[in-house]
Amino acid sequence: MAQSLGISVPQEAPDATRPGKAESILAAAERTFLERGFGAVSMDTIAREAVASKATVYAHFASKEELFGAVVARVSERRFGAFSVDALDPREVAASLLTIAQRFLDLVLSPEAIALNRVIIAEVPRFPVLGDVFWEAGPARSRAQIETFLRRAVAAGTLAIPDTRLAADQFVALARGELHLRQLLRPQGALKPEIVSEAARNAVSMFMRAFGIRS
Amino acid sequence: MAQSLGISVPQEAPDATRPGKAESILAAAERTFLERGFGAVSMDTIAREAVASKATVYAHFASKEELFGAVVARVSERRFGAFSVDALDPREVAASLLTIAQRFLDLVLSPEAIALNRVIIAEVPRFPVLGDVFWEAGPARSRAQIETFLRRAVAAGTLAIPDTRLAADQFVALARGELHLRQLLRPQGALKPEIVSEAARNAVSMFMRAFGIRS
DNA sequence: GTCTATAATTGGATAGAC
DNA sequence: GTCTATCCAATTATAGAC
Repeated sequence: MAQSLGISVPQEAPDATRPGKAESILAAAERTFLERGFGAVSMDTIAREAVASKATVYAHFASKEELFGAVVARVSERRFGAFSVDALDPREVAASLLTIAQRFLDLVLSPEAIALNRVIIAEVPRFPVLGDVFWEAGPARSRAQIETFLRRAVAAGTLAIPDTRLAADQFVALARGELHLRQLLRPQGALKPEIVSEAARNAVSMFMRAFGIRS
Repeated sequence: MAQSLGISVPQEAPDATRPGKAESILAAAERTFLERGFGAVSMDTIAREAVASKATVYAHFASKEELFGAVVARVSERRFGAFSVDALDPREVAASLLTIAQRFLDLVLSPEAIALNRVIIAEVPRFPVLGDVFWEAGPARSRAQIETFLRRAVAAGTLAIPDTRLAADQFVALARGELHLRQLLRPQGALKPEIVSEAARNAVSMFMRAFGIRS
């Protein structure tokens, strides 16, 4: 579906041993779009940053919108594709949840993820497919990963959860807390690690109070 | 502080019995900015929508940025200024929390609030003061209101909460759940009331499980 | 204060040479 | 594929009349 709408990372040239223009155009577009947003970046700027002519940019991407879509798809995949909780032990449930929360927050609060969120939220009314691409790569994926872990913990007898899907959403919501929205609305650059760790601990603490097995 | 940066709602004319141009310009700017975003709206469009000339628009607002700031300040105050939980009974804690969650969600998930969030998130890197204006009128205010209620409930002996400020943040986070971010990333117009009610119930249910007094 | 008309700039996209 | 040069439309902002 995404491809039919022009949202795809274009093919490398057959001899893709070194970057090449297409790659440097994408890299320049990624930098500038994430930093300044779709509307504030011109194709002139991207061409200059990529050390290419505007005509070359248009030879690779039919329009500014298509280039933007390619950037969103690329960053979404690269940034969120690796989130996994497979290696964690459901018997050490509190420690594992803390690791999950910490990893999740490091991911979604990273300056790159915040910038990506920002440009998508800004442009999704005009380009709805961007929201779908990101949602599947990001929130839907991490929710699924976390739900899988919760199921394993229930099976291991370390958590008592009636609805694991709902609980996964709640865990994510607690972890985000106010920090995520705050970074979107009042960006402070990178947050202090202590702040993030405390948010992770608070989320796990409340989650365990609600769903932990009392012994 | 906001005023020193040009973010303020301009004075009405002394005889402010009927709208006047300034008001119709603000109204037109509000409609178009919230609908299409800062970058996609031109001063021509605003002037046309306000049935005024562009020169008149500039007679009231020195720049497009200033007009945008005035719109954000105005909508933030108007939309979030009325959120209050004073009338709720802390002895009927579950019912009161459900009312709070429902009101809160009706507010933050309303199409206007989502649109406001969207334009602020998009432009806050260029106009940081917008985030401050909104944060104080919106999230900070509702958090304070909710924390006040939680304190009253603790005093009434219906909730056991070690840190009411943290708990207020957690309550808000649980209420938002995935719905708020989802509306920002994959707007679906207005949500079905049943979906919102269920989110409110789920938030209260988990909150009570963590902080309710067991009897 | 309000208007018409226009200045000055910028931005998306393309033609044609190599 | 890549470049230079350019077209054309849109945009912010202002000058000058009333």
